[in-house]
Amino acid sequence: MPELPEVEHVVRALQTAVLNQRITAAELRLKRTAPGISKSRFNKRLSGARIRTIGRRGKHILINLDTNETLVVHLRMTGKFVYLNNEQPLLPYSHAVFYLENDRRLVYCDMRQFGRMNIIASHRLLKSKELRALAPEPLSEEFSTDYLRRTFAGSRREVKQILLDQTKVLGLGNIYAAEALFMAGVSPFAVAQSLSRRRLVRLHKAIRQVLDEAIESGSTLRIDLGDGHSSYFGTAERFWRVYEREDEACLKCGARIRRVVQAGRSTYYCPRCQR
DNA sequence: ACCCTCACCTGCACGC
DNA sequence: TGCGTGCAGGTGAGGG
Repeated sequence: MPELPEVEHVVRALQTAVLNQRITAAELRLKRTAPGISKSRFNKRLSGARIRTIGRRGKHILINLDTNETLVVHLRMTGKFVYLNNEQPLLPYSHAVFYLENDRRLVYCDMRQFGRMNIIASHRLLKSKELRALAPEPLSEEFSTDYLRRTFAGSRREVKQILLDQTKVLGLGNIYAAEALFMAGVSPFAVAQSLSRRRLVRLHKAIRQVLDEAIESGSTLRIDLGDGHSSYFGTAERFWRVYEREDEACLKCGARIRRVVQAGRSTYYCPRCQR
């Protein structure tokens, strides 16, 4: 499920749950989940490590350990963490289990098996293949209107495409790209380098607003920990302004919302107010 | 360097 | 009921 805001929720939930816990043992059950490392080496490098800090870069979760290594997790489409007590059975698709010193388990589940983990020396994180090419954090100063202008300059790609490119604009996925374009009144098919200054400024603002709002609304998310019931992290109920509203009336102008396939993925937009 | 297409998986909703 | 199709919030390899 995750785009940047959902990953941010997962990070916060993990911080609440497992910060400063020691991993007494790790059990990688599906090799594909951590393709760069053998199961036994994965387990060995994590067992005994204490979780010092938990952060995020784009959609990557960074679990920093006192071994000076970082467990980097990308949830892709269906990855989830579940926090279980010692009586609760594993759910299906549990591909990695982290046994903690508090007798609970942090379990990584992933139905479609797309999610990936890697263990990287913390001081080499920024140079790692996972993180080195990523665009600046969209909620940081560095992601300015001027950055967006420079990034779009010379690109003949359609703006929806460039919004999904994590090396150009970080954190958006198919939903929030559609929402940001709708909010800014920009057509998903507009050519990036041809956007007017005004549209660029509106789009920049919309990207921030869409991400901010999604993170904010998640702060009302209830996450139960320690009441004996399993907790799923990051499954917020959402209400989109344009995404998945094909054939409905546009909330701004009443025109019929369209869905087209763009680069193999659904794009929802209002043909009247997004030009 | 850029940009496009497809592959990677499983499940679910839909139509016949 | 059963089967085929298309679709799902993400990349990354490989090719032009």
